[in-house]
Amino acid sequence: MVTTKFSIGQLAKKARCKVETVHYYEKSGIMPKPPRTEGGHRIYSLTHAKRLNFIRRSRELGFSIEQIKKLLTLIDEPGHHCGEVKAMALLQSRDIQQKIKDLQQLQVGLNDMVRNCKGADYSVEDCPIVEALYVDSRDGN
Amino acid sequence: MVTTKFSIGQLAKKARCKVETVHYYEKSGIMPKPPRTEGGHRIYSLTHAKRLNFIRRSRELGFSIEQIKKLLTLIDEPGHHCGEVKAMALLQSRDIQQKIKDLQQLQVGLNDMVRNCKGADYSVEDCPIVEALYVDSRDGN
DNA sequence: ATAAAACCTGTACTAACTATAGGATCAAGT
DNA sequence: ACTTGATCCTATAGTTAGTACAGGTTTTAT
Repeated sequence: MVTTKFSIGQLAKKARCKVETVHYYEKSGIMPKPPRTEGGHRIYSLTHAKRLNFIRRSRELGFSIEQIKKLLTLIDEPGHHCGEVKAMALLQSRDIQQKIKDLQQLQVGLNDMVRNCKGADYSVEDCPIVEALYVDSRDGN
Repeated sequence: MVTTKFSIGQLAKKARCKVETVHYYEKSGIMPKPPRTEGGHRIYSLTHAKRLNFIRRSRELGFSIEQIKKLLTLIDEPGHHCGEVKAMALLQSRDIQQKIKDLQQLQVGLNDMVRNCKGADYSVEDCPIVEALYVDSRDGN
């Protein structure tokens, strides 16, 4: 049986992140403190690689470090159920849906402004975009 | 003629932000240093209120402080053209469009995971969401 | 053996605020 | 005029998820 070992640099490369990021995850408590060489260098194994993959993929999907911490607890501790994980994923999905909506609202606002602007050589004083920015969208002042 | 004066608290309230935020904008250089009372309290006028409105509205629309700094330069300095403002607004719009796309991608990923999960009382070890998170989306490992 | 590459720790930086501490000033009521 | 409570002042630290050093040690390759 081959127990593959990695240096932190190799591990980071596999996960497409930086060495400092792995340090950061260790400090954050989502990556365990691995064994060390005589000289103090970290030694990682496949378990670590899998865990780092999990973290990176979760980050890509927009989970925060704190959320990942919870997800990993669900995984690490025995007796947890799939439903708990699903619930977190659903919350996350809703959260992202809301962000999308918010951004689409921004888009509408910006595009309206841009549409009304002739651009060209008008002075900034007469720019409808600048006008629009001075006005508070929520009240009549 | 009535030259209305505000305390920083009143100004902040009008713009629906906190006093500390106004301090921060002053330090950032996008709000000017206003005159002070004998005792050192800041005194604002309508011009400041308008400028703060501009900043808050721009922030709502996703402009960064640096971008707002540029916008305000275009306004403050004479001789600038509407087209420059329009160009920035367009860039910003494209940026937001990209963010929306990215988030929609996340949504797809998350929803796929959630759909495959029966939830309920399955152990976490058999959870397809957890499985999916362990796998790197970009390679065949 | 030597030199280059990778690693170590610790600190500081990023963005856009928010929060706190400890003290000064202001406005209103008596 | 005096007191009190609200507001204000400055300065500093914390937030998120890393990134970027500096200065030194260890490992690896020649």
